[in-house]
Amino acid sequence: MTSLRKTSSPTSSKTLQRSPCVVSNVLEIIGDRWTLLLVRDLLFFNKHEYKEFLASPESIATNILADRLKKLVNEGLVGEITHPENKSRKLYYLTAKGKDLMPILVEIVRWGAAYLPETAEMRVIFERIKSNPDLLKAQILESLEQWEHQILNAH
Amino acid sequence: MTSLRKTSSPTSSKTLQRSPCVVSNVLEIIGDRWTLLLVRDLLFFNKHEYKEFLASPESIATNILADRLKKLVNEGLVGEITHPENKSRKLYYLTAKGKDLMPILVEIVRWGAAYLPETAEMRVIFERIKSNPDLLKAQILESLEQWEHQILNAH
DNA sequence: AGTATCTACTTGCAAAATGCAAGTGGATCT
DNA sequence: AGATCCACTTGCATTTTGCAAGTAGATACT
Repeated sequence: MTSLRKTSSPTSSKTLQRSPCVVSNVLEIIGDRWTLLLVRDLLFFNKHEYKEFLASPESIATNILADRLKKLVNEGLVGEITHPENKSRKLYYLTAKGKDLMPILVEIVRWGAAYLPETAEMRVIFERIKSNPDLLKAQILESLEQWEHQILNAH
Repeated sequence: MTSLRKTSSPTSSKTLQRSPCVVSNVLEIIGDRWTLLLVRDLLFFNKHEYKEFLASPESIATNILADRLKKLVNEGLVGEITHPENKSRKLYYLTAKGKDLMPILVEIVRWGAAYLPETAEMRVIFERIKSNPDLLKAQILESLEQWEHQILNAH
């Protein structure tokens, strides 16, 4: 869509309606492997820093990571602040809009659990989804809010 | 991932585990704009033919469409038969595995309804999701099964 | 104070995926 | 038999991705 080189416009979610269909418009924002993997990291794995995203097993390239973070921030799904203990670091976190992607992620995990060979890494989340998905969602939100309380409020 | 030119391997869902994470592996299959738009067409808009997919407002290119249909069939999300009334036409339909993507699609629509400017086209589905999502799901499955009964069983 | 290191990027370039326009080949219609 | 419809395929230009290397600012180390 937008070139990697071009600085994306600062005005947020200008989402020019390409299609009359919501699904299509949503996919313009998150219908890309890397974007959703970042949301996964923010949501399920408590990652908040550039280097943490880089360390994910899918090994995203640095330019793609920078690009996707910028887009996520521009779309208002993610916020950023400088690390309270180190000016050269940044912290990224999900906004309400970003957190609300959780149901989508949960359904993705559920589908994967049903149809894909099992993977150890996600086993815990599988089980929690199977036994009580609403509880899992609540607990994830709770842990995100705790982080926010510690970091954002102090900021 | 695989080149467009190369004929994708006939052995279905060989899904080589690139990542230990389910989300990542699911996204290898459906984490692409066009693929999910085809699922949308099959699920929400009762489309079953190549030309119908081409007619969607996002105007997919013919080579991409052919490629994605092939992948969907290889992954076992979609099945195909020749049109009962015309050998040169084909009918595509969702398998159980494909239909089970519905919760993901529904959550995408729900998120879009909450955060994106409203679009007339999807209004009806919005409302049905809001008032009774499980009923909607049941009704969609029912209508797909009716189609299957008409077409597939007769085949 | 000066140098190394860490951190979040940017840049250049090759390879892959996408989009577009124009075929192709088989089935059907007239 | 010729035209038309249909599901693709092909060639090529453009865009996006992936990789490796660089850069600039902040911190840590001596």
